[in-house]
Amino acid sequence: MTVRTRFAPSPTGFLHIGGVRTALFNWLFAKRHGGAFILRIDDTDNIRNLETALEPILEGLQWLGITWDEGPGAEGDHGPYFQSQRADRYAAAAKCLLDTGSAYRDFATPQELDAERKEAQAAGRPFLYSRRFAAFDKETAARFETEGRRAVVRLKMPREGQLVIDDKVRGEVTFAWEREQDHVIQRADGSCLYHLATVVDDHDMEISHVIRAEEHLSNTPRQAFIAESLGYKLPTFAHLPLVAEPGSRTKLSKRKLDKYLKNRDFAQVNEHGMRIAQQIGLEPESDTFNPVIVDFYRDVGYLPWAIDNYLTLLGWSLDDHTEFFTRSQLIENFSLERVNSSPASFDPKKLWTVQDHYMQQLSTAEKFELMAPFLTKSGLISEPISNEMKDFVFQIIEASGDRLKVAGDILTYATFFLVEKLTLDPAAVAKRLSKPGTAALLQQFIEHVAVAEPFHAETLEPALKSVVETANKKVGDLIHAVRVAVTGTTVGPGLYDCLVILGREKSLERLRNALELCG
RNA sequence: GCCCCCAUCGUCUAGUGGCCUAGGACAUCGGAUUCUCAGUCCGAAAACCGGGGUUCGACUCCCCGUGGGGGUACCA
Repeated sequence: MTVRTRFAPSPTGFLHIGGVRTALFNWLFAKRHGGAFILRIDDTDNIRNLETALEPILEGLQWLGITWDEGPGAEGDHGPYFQSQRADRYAAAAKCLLDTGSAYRDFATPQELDAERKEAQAAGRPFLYSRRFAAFDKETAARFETEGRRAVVRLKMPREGQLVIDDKVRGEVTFAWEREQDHVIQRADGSCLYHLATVVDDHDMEISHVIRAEEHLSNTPRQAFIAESLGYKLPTFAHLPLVAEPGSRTKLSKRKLDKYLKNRDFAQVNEHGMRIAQQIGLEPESDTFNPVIVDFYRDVGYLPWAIDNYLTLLGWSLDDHTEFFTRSQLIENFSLERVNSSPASFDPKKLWTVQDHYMQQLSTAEKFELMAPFLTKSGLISEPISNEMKDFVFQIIEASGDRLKVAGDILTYATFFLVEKLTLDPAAVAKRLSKPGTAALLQQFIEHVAVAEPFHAETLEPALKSVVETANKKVGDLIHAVRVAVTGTTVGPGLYDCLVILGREKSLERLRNALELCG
């Protein structure tokens, strides 16, 4: 049997991190078995602007390398891949269910249903619809209609026996039919509901394995009932553990950002991203730009594979020590058997470490490719990028080393090299330049800088040390002052690297300017 | 309320009855290195939810409890 899996997002305008994990596992499983991964769009809801809502999801998946064999832009033999274009299929299925007695037209009003539900609850027994307003024949239907009632189509669920599902993650799961509701599959206006649509689509698209989040486990019986009533063969099910909030077991949601921001690690990653976004002129709004949404990572300059690799570890493991995988290693080793069954909370700090790991493996040239767009977007350099500028940025990247965690970090370390007029951080000035005697030290160092030959770390370091020694001061007294003078801040690459990259003229100019700020 | 699922360090996890004095990673805290930051190295602290069984022997199997989560819509 050919393996066919699917991911069926609804176009909400965001690609959620939990959704990506589901998509990834489906993709991995399909690739592992030489099968196909299908992307289907769950747009049964009224979507105001499908294109706008869909684009971030498609782009996000592509960016992550989760490519689909069939779906939007990759027409296969099982289309259309938009649920909104498949309404006739669902209607036909509903009719079939009606014709075979697996469903019935129901004329109860929502209020009547609600009353029954409440009554059952008050009596402490499980709710089961009385089918009081069910119309199993034309006469009854006509009578209800003359009363002005409108009908929905409900499933006529079995009321005895049980269903056993062989879930690939959880093993056997048993449900009693008498606890299942007569769910609505078609609204009074004729439109069909999710559960019907999913079952029909999975069948039409020949989905062999339904791999989805645990939140759908309880929905499985009604879907199984629909499938069996329609004469479909049941797909294999695998219910993945939920991706939970940082430090909790509750399902991760993009609606509860305020809460997550109270988590220190989450807040830190968020703030870091916000800073970069602002520097490249994005005006991030926290409900669309935050660590729960994939765009956040892309815009800030994370590596897609770092996200994939991290997300894979959320609910799956190879063994007791392997954490980093290449794409092909992962595909080779992935299996549903090793998927965990308990919820996994999303840890942005661990993602950060995975990102760091992959970033440090890149060559300077590769880093440049990723980082140059940030420099141009922020206006620090202009296009086309000259060869001189490219060399210059190469030097900055090398000097910055593993301080660059994400591509956007280049802005933190390159800015002071690239601006004409340096802005000094007042706090840094207060801390490092205000100390009495600093001006004198700087002045002496300036004299060395002016003549150091060649203008290298090997000449600058002894020069600085000799100034300090002569004045009977500590290295730190001068080195920190020089750093603030030439970079405007207290953090950055090695100081001698900074001076050399900046060049003699600029260094001297900045050192002289700083003299005036000394206490 | 009812149904279903889950339960190992704060977090992700390894563990499929003896290899467990419970292993790894992130985070945390020390210490070393360095001009800052980042890093690196070394070290520390940190867990089997509780109670009953089964067994010569339970983190591992069974039952009950407790806790957490999901579902229960003319949402997906």
